[in-house]
Amino acid sequence: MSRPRRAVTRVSGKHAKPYHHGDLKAALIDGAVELISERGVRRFSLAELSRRLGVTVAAPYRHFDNRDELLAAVAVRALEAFWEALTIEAPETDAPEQRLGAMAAGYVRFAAEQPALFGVVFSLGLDKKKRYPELRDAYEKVEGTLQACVAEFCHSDTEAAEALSHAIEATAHGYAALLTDQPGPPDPADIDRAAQQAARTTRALIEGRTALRLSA
Amino acid sequence: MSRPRRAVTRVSGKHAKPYHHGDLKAALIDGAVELISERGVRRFSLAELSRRLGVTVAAPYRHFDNRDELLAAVAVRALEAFWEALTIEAPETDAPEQRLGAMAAGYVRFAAEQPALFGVVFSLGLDKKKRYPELRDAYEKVEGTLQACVAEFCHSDTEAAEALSHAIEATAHGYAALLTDQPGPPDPADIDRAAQQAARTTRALIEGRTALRLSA
DNA sequence: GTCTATATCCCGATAGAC
DNA sequence: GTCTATCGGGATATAGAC
Repeated sequence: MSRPRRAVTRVSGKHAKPYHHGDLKAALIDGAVELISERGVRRFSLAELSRRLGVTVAAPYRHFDNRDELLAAVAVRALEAFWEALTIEAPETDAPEQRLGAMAAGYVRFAAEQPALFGVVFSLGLDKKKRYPELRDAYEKVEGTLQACVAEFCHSDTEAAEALSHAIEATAHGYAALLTDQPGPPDPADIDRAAQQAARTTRALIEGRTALRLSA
Repeated sequence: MSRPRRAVTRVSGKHAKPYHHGDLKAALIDGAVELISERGVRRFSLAELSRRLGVTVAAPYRHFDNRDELLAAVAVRALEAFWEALTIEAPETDAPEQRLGAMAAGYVRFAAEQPALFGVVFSLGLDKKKRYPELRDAYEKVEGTLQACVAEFCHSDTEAAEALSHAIEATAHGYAALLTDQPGPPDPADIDRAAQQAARTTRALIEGRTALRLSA
């Protein structure tokens, strides 16, 4: 199956000299997002991506040192979409408890609806986030949004705020990861249930937050 | 912890034509555990494993249909160790709240100390757990232990028990996954902190469990 | 039934030509 | 910047020795 496929994308009328791509770097990122969404991070390959874009397997290496560098670029884009998913359902007019619940739900929903992008972010390891400033910044923006919302609770006690923030993050991540570990497209009903549970669990965490203290 | 070790394989002095491996299937599982612990699931390869065991790349296929089938067998073993890690620090003499906290801590600790084995269990997808009965049983044993402990709380309300059980599982999983997503060996101090936080978060969840109700 | 030998195909990465 | 050519490695399938 799948022949060499030289279908070339460049239709430019001229003498069809398909040297040089318009903007291969951007095309690689776009194509990677698409391909990863189809196959998942694990079965994404540079070779297949190159084939689709009509360039040879060596071409991408002019723009990215290796496969992981490209994935890091995809992760940055994924984190931007992730941040939107977190905040889109949490209008600032709502109370902090409501917003935090909505963020947890958005967290789970994004993971379930875009499992491939979610996987790119969290299967690369945070080390890369330290290696690539853009990636680290994008991630810290997400955590910062959560922390800022939590801070509205614990004005004085920053230590408690941090613990609660991490607890909420871990909880949302747990629901999300357990959901996306399942292969195949998740049932929309399962997504809704998990998202709602994440929101409720977040509120339960807020209720019982005194138990988070070091003394416990 | 248990070194079954297949030793041998072919020390027989004779004319060194060691046809037949003593017990290749067992050796494959043992070797896979070891190799995965060294390299992680992602970079584990049947070829390398075969090389180490002194057999050709085709030999494993006599015992496992493919790479994933072998990984499933490894996952069963991993889940047994996982279950022990959960229960070892949660003696039945303790109160349920204490035990649940200890289980959450054990969950995180196992993930951090045996990231490769943890990864085998949770990077395969639960679908396999439905495909392979042994795997499903081993997983349900883990969840069952958690649920039984939660049930001591909510005698009457099984629905609330299920929600709380899932919430605790998700929380522990979240702390564990966020920790293991980091490449490299985690700092022991980080492990302790995460395990303690997981235990405290579990107790916070128990405290605020009324918010888990559907009405919320 | 168990393993060797072999062969195909795909992938990541690099060197050097244009 | 891209292509051609190529290397090393891994997954998998099959034929045949024992």
